[in-house]
Amino acid sequence: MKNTFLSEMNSRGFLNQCTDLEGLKKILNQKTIKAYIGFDTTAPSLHVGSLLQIMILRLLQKYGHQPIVLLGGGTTLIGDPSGKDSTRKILKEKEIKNNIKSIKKIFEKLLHSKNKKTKPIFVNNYDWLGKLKYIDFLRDVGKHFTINKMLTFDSVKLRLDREQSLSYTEFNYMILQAYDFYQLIKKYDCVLQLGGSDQWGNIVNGVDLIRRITQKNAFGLTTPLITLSSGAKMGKTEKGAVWLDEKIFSAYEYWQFWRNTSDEDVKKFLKFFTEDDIDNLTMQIENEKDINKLKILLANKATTILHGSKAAKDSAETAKETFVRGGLGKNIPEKKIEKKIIRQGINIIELIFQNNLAQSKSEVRRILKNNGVKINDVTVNDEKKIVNIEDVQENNFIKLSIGKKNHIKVKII
RNA sequence: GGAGGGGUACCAAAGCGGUCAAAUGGGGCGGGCUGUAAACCCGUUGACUUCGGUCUUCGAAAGUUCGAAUCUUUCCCCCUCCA
Repeated sequence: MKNTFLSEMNSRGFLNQCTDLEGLKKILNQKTIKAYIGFDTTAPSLHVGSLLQIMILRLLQKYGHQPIVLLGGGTTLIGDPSGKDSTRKILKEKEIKNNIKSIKKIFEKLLHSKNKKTKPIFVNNYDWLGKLKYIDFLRDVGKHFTINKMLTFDSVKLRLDREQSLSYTEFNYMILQAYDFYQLIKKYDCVLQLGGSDQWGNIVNGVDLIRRITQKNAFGLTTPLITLSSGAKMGKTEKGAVWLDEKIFSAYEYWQFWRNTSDEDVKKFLKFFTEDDIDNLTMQIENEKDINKLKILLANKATTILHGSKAAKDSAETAKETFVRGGLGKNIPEKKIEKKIIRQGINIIELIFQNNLAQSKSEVRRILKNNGVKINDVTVNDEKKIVNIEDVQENNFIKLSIGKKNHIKVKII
């Protein structure tokens, strides 16, 4: 059977629900289409939580379809009304603009733009949502929605069932998202919206709205929500979110994130986050007995996609050096310290705290007490330890370890 | 608008005059075991500290008291029922 966008979606485990799978298949067999996914713009970067969606955009490109990246500049403004500070809103618009700028850069890295036909189209829904007139909107769009139906959607139902309040603003979110889809089919003939399974309700609303207003057939497709075997949300590490922006989250850290995937998740992740031919990959997974090799494979491939093959190689080498040989690889995060300060000597607590390696000095003390700090691989548990010239290694650095996996090269300048 | 219930640390939830920086569980962090996994076990989990303590925190403010998360008053917010 010939591989198609949908067949590969299926074999990679991306398919969750579709509004009309047969209908979509038909269209995809006839022509290439445009499809969109919306992204949140609350932060200046995306994290791995969005990566699955991005992989799908890449897959669209692979099969000649054109992805539309919708940056929710408009919806983000109302998305989370819990922080309702009226003065903050103005600031926020600016912030969102900046966020959009830096998020775009990440997409430019991850999506191909050479081919005119598959090059991503970026849109900001603020462009149309910002112009909406309330009364007109209610008349033209609002009339297509019934409260009765809206109340049946999970996003609403769950909140109400749990007796958590749902503001009118939030309640409108799904209407706005439906309207987004309508705008995109009108402007770009975008007939497919993709999203995580939590978006199902919103997507269905869009499809319905389009049918009501234009009598056209649009499609919605959702991906499974990735949960870790531990049940936790994907994308968090001990240090917080796993960002896709190299400036906040280095390639080495990114590699480490994948390397630390738990056993149960590796196979799934390999299918999700690497792009080798799916049949080969499946075979490779089945034949490989050493699960750690699969983790390294995953780390290498995933890092290559985001940061390039050189960064992946370097990270792998650094990891090997650090964890297998117990040395210090070259991509180990580095902190600089002036020679002058080392000559005088600096207290271990200060050294760690000042370099933002802990939240507070109390935290440093705690870790020290629990034997979690090492200097040049020797455990230090004396709060009064002064780090000085004597700790400097021949290559002009000090190896500082906090916990088992957190190694830092303190470079003397 | 009326009646009732409630707001406690990252989350859930106990405490209801001193022994409360606040039980317990989850999460986080550190250690052990191991495979940079999971499970499990141990420790730890407000800040600052010259390790003696000091300072700030139980929705907000004011008060009662030698002493308040705990009692009183006012205010804000949330939930349920009625209108």
